[in-house]
Amino acid sequence: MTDAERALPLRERKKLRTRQALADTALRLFLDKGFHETTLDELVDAVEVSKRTFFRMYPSKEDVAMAAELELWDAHVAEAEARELHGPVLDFLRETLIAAVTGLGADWDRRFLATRGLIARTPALWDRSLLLSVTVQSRLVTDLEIKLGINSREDVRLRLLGELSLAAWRCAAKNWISGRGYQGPREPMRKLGQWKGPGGSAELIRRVEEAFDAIPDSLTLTAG
Amino acid sequence: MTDAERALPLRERKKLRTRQALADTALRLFLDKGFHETTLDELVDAVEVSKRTFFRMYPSKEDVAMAAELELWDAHVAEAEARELHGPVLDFLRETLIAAVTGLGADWDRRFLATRGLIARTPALWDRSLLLSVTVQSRLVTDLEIKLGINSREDVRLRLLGELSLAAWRCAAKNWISGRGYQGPREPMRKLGQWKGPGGSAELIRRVEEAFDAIPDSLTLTAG
DNA sequence: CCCTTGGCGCCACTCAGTGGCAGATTAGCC
DNA sequence: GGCTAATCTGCCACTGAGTGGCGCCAAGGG
Repeated sequence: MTDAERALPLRERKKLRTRQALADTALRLFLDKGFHETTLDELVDAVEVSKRTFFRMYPSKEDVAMAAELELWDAHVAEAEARELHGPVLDFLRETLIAAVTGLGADWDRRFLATRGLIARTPALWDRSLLLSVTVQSRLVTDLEIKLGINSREDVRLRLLGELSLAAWRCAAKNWISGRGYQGPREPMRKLGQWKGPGGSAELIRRVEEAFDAIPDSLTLTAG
Repeated sequence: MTDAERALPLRERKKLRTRQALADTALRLFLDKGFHETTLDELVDAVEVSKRTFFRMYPSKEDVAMAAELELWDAHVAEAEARELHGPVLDFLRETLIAAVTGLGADWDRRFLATRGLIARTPALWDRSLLLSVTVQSRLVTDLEIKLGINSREDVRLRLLGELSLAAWRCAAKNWISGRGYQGPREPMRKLGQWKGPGGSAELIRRVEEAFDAIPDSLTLTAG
């Protein structure tokens, strides 16, 4: 990151720094006071930029809270573009997702955990998070459709597969958070300590594997 | 409907009528001028109620545009509660969904088609529609989990199944609309004529069956 | 050193959505 | 039918997110 930063022109570096500052401060404020209880004016005052600048960086108040999640999806897309596609497509999606999670640093999973906790207790953010993931996944599938020469009007299989892989991710993320018993921002740091380090994303990856493994059996699920 | 209406107290009947009037007028205005180009004040003026009353009927501007879609989900939930659960759960979800579509009248599929057309060219409505469907489906799955004694923390299969069935629905609805070549509100009535009657929802049901049928094969989809 | 270009701050504005209160309308009861 | 109490509605003022426009300042390039 520092290398990439140095290579960028001064103007871009400044932009990136305010972007970062906005995301960090937003997460801090939202965790501290709650999402709806924090106004954009407060955030913008704290970072000392104008509201106009904020909207040049992020399209909405919701999006700035989910910067960590956006990083994940960017990584996922990058991973999918880099890797070459052969074998079962579901495995491809699974592996590129795992690779994305693995590739992001230890600092990321701290921020991501905090973000997910905030999302879990803020319906408006949950909504936006869902929407973001669906949008990204749809883009991903569209790319794959082109590569495979599939037309979703005639063959919906890939579309379904994409949704399924996203569903697995959502189950995994949900169980990851609820398994941690994260309830709110006022949880003592003692518990936060447990989450830190590689354990956080290692556990997340375990949950993802678990969810993907459950896919074949889910189809045949039968009631009494 | 008329029977049920007559049974209701006067106050409730009036309430229902304004609800209906709001939904009808909203759809007409949105189709005519576009969603963002129509303000709530205009809608509220046209129906001759106050803005305050509007928000007592619908939680948001988006929701009033999707009254027909809400009817579908209500029917789906009712169908799932009425029917008893045995055999493959995926079939249960599939059959209750089909039954819901079938059960709603010919007037419904006219309104639903118009609604979907509007949604297709209005991102904000597409977002809300997705959110609505996910919410309903999540409620449905939670109920089923209780009936089956499944804990989604340990067993994510049902959760995955719910998402998969919803995905099939979304593919079906999408292809149904795009297959009709619906582009905007200015399409001549000649084309609208083709959609009318049982053919509209019959085609929709065909698309749904098609999508559900594609599920087993989607898992094994493999690239070159 | 100057000129161009791209951000940025500031201001005024729109519009969705909310809270509060006064007035009307209905339901239930005598 | 008349009275009271519970609802519902309309009106008004207000918050806060998001946008458009313009002047300005700082950065890149010669």
